[in-house]
Amino acid sequence: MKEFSIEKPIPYYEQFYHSIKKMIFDGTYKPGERIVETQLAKQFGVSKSPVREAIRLLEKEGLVVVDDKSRVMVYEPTLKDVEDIYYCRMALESFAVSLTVALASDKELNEIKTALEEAERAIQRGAEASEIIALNAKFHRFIVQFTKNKRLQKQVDDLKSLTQFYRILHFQDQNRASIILREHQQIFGHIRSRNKEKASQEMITHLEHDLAHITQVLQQMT
Amino acid sequence: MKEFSIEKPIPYYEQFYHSIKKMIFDGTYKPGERIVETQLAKQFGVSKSPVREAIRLLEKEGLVVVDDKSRVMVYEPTLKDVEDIYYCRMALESFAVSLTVALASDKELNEIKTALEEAERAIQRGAEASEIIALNAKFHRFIVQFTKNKRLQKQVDDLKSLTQFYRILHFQDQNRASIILREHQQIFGHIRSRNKEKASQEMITHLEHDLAHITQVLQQMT
DNA sequence: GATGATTTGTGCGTATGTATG
DNA sequence: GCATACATACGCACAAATCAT
Repeated sequence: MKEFSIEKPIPYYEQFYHSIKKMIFDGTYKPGERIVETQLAKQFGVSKSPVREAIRLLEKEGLVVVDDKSRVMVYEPTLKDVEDIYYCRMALESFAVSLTVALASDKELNEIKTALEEAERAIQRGAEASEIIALNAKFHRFIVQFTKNKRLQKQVDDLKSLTQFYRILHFQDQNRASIILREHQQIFGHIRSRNKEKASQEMITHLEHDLAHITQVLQQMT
Repeated sequence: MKEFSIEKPIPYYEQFYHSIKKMIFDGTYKPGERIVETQLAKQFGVSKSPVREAIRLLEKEGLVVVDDKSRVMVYEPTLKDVEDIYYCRMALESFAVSLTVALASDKELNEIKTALEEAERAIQRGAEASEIIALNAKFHRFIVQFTKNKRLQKQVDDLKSLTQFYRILHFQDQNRASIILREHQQIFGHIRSRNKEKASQEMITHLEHDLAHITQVLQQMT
């Protein structure tokens, strides 16, 4: 009997992978900004090897890009990239929702419902944007999760992370949260009545709106 | 005017990434087999750093997995994994084909047609399995390519590579090539008549058959 | 089993070459 | 042309796991 499990040390390169990713998400490193492995290594007080390996992971994930002179920069999607990513999400998440309609138990449907209700209350009491975003993400995540397809989950997660930085832009518009909630509720309605076609079509429509909104906001910025 | 462009040296880690990937695909390293970075470094006559970085790329791609003791092994998908991967492909490639129906020029449709005709001739003259496989891959690739969505292409390519090793299993069955060709022709028929729904449904059916066949062959092996 | 030898992965410091100003 | 900054790659040291005796 081992009462206490031995804590295995997590390799630096893995820790850095998460740290750098977090820094990209929270805006410490902004899209297009350069990442210098020498500086990171110094900053964390370690050698460059683990930093380089972490960067290779991020490179393959697409969150950083390496130019022809081996300089590393944070991924800055073009408008076309954002569109491409959203079209992939439409393909995967509309498929996911139709699978979930077929497979999800009543208990699981209730979890989705609860998330929607939480989101509704959060909006009503004027909660922080980050909290509402998290609850919205929960809705999407549940739907994919209930397909029981791990690969699908990974694909969707990776795609989302590529536009993660722009998430917050949604909420410059105050009504946006309510609109999103209403669309989520509509999708859920079709899931609960076990209507594959409508649920999956509604998911596509929802993502189209999301894309249109992001596109609009991005164009205003430039 | 620079008549001769300077060839920039490709970093070792990138070269190794491709080399190792090739070795996985051609069976030099088999699924589940261990990959030892020390040996690879010695074999190629370099230090371990670039080998490690190449492995990080492959790790993120999913072609190798790292266990809890940091040992690296070639990815060996379970039956459930193969199913999950194929369901993702159904989502992405059925979406792709409906986009291609909408977007592809007549010239592009002709390229698909040519690939199918080449495949037909290759089968008739009893060509090598590898050649027929390549032509089949061309068919699928064209369809995704003509969506002009680079991200979609990448997603599909990455998914395919995860079951790449099992490709060859198809052709233990002699009729298999003809069946695949017929299904491809059917899909193409719907593309040419610009019928989104049928084309995309036929693509799903085709991939379902492919999955069923691989599943069957894999079960016979064990 | 216990113990020493070997293999292997982790991480560091340094040298070298290349681009930048 | 020179100095600086940076990425690439190497060899070494250390630790953990594995194997042999």
